[in-house]
Amino acid sequence: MKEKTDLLQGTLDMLILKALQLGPMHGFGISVLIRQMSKDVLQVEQGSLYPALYRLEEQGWISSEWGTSENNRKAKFYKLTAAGRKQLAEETSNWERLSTAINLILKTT
Amino acid sequence: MKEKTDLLQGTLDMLILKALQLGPMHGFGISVLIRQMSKDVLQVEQGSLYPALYRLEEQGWISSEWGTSENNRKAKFYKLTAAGRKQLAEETSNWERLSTAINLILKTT
DNA sequence: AAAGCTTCCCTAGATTCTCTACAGGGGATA
DNA sequence: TATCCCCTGTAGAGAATCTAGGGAAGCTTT
Repeated sequence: MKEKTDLLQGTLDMLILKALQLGPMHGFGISVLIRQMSKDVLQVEQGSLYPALYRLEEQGWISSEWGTSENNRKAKFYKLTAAGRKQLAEETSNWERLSTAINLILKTT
Repeated sequence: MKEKTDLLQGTLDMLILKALQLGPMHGFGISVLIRQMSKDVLQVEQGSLYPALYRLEEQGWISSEWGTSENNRKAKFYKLTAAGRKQLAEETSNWERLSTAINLILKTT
């Protein structure tokens, strides 16, 4: 028996970028926000989140700096770069394209 | 530089099952049909298709028999089993759930 | 009848992505 | 001091798809 994933593969980067579009945020906050915005449907595991953040920063789509969280903990705050905003737009439009195509097929009788 | 995939990961099985819901069909025909139904947006590569068909048959969701294609070639025809119809319903509803959640997030301002 | 194109099936290996399962620091609370 | 929670991170596994092959057999062209 196999478990099902908590996400649709390939959408994590887009979701993170989208969360950061709402404002700078630390990693842990991003995962909470994604869960809340999706009404508990989407759950980003920590083992997915942090490597993804690293990847996104490597690509230059987000930048980070250490700060202090609302709960007075050390936290790394991320924000979108200009390239990140562009990337978000691109990934969003690609998502629209693909999900529309899938729905087209699912609705065929 | 990385290529983008031709599909959203995790949706191939569902698309194949959906295609077979329209009637029995051979593998090659399934890939052509998926491309057509999606208006050339989704492209199933052969190296993805045949292993997927094997997987689906292993799971008991489809069954196959050799026959002759419209073009007089030897071809393996697949059709949905009862379990396959159930699986299709399940995967479809999971897709709805996840894609709805993603769209919810993308529309947040 | 030879050569080449098309249809159809299949496999191996690489890659990419996410998950599970860890580990650890440090503030808050009792 | 003990314990809980917040927050960051890493290693290794597993699943899914892609690239890049190979091969058989019918049809078409020459």
